[in-house]
Amino acid sequence: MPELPEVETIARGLKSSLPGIRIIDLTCHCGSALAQDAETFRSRLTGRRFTEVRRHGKYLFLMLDGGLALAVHLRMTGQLYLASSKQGRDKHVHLEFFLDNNARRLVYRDVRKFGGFLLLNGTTPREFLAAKDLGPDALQVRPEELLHACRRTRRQLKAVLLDQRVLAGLGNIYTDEVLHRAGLSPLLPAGELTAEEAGELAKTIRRVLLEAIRRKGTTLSDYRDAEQNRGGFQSFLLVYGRRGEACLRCGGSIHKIRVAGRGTYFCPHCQRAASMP
DNA sequence: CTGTTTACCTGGGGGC
DNA sequence: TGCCCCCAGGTAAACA
Repeated sequence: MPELPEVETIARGLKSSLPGIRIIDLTCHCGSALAQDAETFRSRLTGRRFTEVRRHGKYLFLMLDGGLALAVHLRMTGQLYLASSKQGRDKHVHLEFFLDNNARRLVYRDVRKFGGFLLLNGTTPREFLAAKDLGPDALQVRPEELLHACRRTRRQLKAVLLDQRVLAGLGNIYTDEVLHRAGLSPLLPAGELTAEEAGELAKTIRRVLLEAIRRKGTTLSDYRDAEQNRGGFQSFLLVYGRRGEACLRCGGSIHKIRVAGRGTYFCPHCQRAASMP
């Protein structure tokens, strides 16, 4: 799942323990988690010291001395966490960084193997993000940017919010939660959004993401933070996963449909789908 | 160029 | 218990 709140929670956990720590060695158990070959990784990273941890959207950047950085994306089931030296590894652990505090190691685990690491050598995170055409972080997006992106397309509103070039960080779960709280249907043609609605939408995005960060993210199954703890926001989901249940706002029934190729939960009664009356 | 579908990979759950 | 099918939080390549 990891969307912005989960990645931010991991980033905060790593920020509190990684900076200043040196990589003594690393082991790769699965080539597909690395954009470069394992030997390049090992030779470039061994002996380096972590300096800083950053996040933009769903990307993590582990900054190292010597002008190096690791761009990490967890995709669907990636986990990045600190493990004690005693803790064993299962078959889904693909990468282990052995650290010079010799009590812990940094572990990358990923059941579906969609995620992974890219070594940035001389490229800054900012340049990397620009090359990917990533939009502003969802916590920083301005109402005018949101309105402009909506006005220039014929897509449905949910497709726009999921588009990482428009804003970076929203995934399937938080998009449904945001749209419900904003009273807007995922099916609404994005071009019909009013300036006022775009303003409210930007505020709702920020409010939902900050609350989810406060709860340390949403754990439906795989997600764990940097200390391997579950999140708590799953108890506060209003629509996601609630097909057939009563809408907590109007008492209507939560529907599940497919929008932009994704399972989508919403309340047709209190989420506006058509032009304003 | 825009927008939609598919592929990537593994596991879990439901139906039989 | 087992087999088959469908579904899953993300992205980007392939396609129309």
